[in-house]
Amino acid sequence: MEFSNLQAFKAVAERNSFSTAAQALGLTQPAISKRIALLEAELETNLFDRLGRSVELTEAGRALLSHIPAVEKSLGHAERAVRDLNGDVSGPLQLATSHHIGLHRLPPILSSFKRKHPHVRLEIEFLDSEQAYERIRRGEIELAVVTLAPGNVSQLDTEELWEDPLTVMVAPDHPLADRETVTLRELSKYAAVLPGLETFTGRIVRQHFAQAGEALQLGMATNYLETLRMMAAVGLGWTVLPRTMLGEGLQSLKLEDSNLKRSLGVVVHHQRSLSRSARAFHDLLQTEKRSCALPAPTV
Amino acid sequence: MEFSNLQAFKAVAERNSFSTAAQALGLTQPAISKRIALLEAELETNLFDRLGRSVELTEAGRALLSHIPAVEKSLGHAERAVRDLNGDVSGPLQLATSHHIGLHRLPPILSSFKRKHPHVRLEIEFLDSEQAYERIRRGEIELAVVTLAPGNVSQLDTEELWEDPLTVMVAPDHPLADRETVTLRELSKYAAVLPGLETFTGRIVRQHFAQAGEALQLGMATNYLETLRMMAAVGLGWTVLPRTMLGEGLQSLKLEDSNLKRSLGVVVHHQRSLSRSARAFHDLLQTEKRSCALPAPTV
DNA sequence: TATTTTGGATAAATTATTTTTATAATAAAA
DNA sequence: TTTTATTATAAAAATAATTTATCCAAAATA
Repeated sequence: MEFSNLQAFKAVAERNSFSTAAQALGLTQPAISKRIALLEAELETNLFDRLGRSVELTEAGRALLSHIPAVEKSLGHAERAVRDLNGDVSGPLQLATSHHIGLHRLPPILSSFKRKHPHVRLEIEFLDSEQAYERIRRGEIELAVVTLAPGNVSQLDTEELWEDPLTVMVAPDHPLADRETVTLRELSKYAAVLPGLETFTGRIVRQHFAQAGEALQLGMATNYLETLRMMAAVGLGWTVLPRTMLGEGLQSLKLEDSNLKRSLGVVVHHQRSLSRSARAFHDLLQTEKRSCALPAPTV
Repeated sequence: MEFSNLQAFKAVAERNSFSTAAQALGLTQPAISKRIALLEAELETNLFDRLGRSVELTEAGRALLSHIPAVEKSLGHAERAVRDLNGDVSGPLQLATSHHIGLHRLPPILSSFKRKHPHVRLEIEFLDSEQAYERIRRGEIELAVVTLAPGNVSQLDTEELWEDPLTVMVAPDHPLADRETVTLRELSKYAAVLPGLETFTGRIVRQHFAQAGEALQLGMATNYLETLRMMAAVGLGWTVLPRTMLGEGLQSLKLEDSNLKRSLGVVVHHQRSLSRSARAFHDLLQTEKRSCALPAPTV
C-alpha cells in the first residue's frame, strides 16, 4: 500500500472516474487503472464496480476510503514535525562549560539567547575542559564552551571565542610581590597553586615550565579558579590566572621571558549534526565574538 | 514519502546501520542508501549523521521516527477495515420487497438470516415491483425480493425463487361462483378488481386478456393484494390472486383455456457488487429455494 | 604509525516498474 | 444502429530501483 497509490484511489473515488482522476493527477488513464489494480491485488478485493459509463466504490472501497484521511493526517504530521524544525527553535540544549566561563563570559550571551529563543530549555553542566571534550566526543553533550586544547583534537571542531591572557599572581606579602618582572626560574623556587592536569589551563602552565626546563613546587591544586585565587591571596603560593581575575588582595607579576595565554572557545563534534537549538547557540556565539571585540569583563 | 521508504528509514533507525537494515529487508546496502537519500531530499534535511563506523539519527530523524508508529497504525487500520469485510457480516442491508412477499414468504427467511448474522441491520422497504426494479437499477437499494418481470430486464439480474400460481377468485354470491371453469370471454363480462399497471402481477393479467383479444371491466384498483382480496370478497368483482391466498369468503374459478402464474424472485444489479450482508442474504435465498421445495404457506 | 577492516557513498549496468501510446471492448446515449 | 464515453489491455518507451563493483573515510589492529 504505497501512499501514491492511495492518492490515486482517493482521486478516483472523489470523481467516480478513472480518466478525470488521471487528468487531475497529470497522468494518463491507464496509469490510474494500473495503480488501482495494484491496490486491488494487494487487498485481494475490488475497490470499484466498473459500471458502463462511470465507476462506483464497492463496500471494500468505501471501507478503505474512510481511512484515507487518517493516513493522510499521520503522514502530514510526520512531515510537519520534520519541517517545523526549521521554524521556531525549541527543545533542550545540552551545554557544558567551566565555572569560570559560566561566571564571567556566558551570562550576557545566555540572557540574549534566552530572549531570542524562549522555548529552549538550557541544561548547563559544569565540567573540566577535558571531561567536556570527552562528552562531546561521545555525543552526550552537543556543545561546550571551555578552555580550548592547544592544537587540534581528533573528532572535534573548535573555535576560539576569546583570547584569555594569563598572568602570574601573588599576594601582596609574597617575597616576589614588589618585583616588576620575574623569570620562570625565580618562580620555580616558590610554592605554586595551579589548576589540575585535567584542565588545559593547568597543562598550559606546566608545559611552559617543562619547555624551559624548570621544575614546579606544587601545593594543593583545585580546578575552580575562584578558589585558586583565594588560596593565592591568603599566601599559599603564587598562581597563574586569567588577567581578568586580577583584583583586591592579589597583584600580577610580569614574566620576563615569555607570556602565557589560553583560548576560550566553543567545541562541537566534527560529524554529528547539531540540534536546532545548539546551532542557534553556536551561531549566537560567533556573532557575539565578531561584535564584541570588547575587553573581557572584570571580576 | 512512500511507505516503503519510511519502512527502510525505520529499519535503519532501529539498527543504526544501513547494511544490517538492508539485510533485514532483503536488499543490498546501496538500495537502502538510495531510499534514505530519497527521503532526505524530499524533506530537505538529513535524517542520519554518518559517523565513521555507525550512523545516528539527527534531530530531524528523531522527529520523523516518532511519527512512524502513527503512520503504520493508520495504514494498518485501513487494510484491516478492508480485510475484515471477509469476516463477520455486518452493516446495513437495504432490501426491498412487496407487502405480499414480506407477509407470506419472507418471515422464516428473515428470522433465519437474523439468527445467522445478528450484526446486520435490516432496512426493509415495501415497494411495487417496478419501483423496486428502478431503485435497484439506480443503486439505491441492493436487493429486492419481488414479483419478477416477464422476460429479461436490462441492467438487472433476476432469479426466480418461487412459482406463484395465480387464480381467478370470486365471492360465493358472484354469478360465476358455482361454475367449474370459466373462459376469459365470460370474465370480460363482469367487473374486475386487479392490481395496478405498475405491478407486474397486474400486467400479467392484462397481457393475458389482451392476447386473447378480450376487454376488461376494471373497477378500482389497488396494489395491496390483501385489500384486493377483501374487495373481491365483498362482491366488488372478480380478481386474480395467488392461489395461496384462497380462503374464507372467496372461491377460485378454473380458467378453461389457460393458466396464469407469476414468478417471485430476487433482483440485483448486474454489475454492482453486493455488500457482504447483501451477498449473505442472496446466498441464503438460494439455499432456501433449493431446500424448501415445500408448498408455500397459506394465508 | 602503518595496515587492515568495516560501513556508507557512488557510478555503471542491469532489472523492474511505471507510464504512455495505441487499440480493444463495453455500455450508455443519441 | 451508430456514436460516444469510459475502462482494460498489450506493446513500447521511459523512468526508477536495484545490484555489482568500487571508492572513500574512519576505526580497529598490528
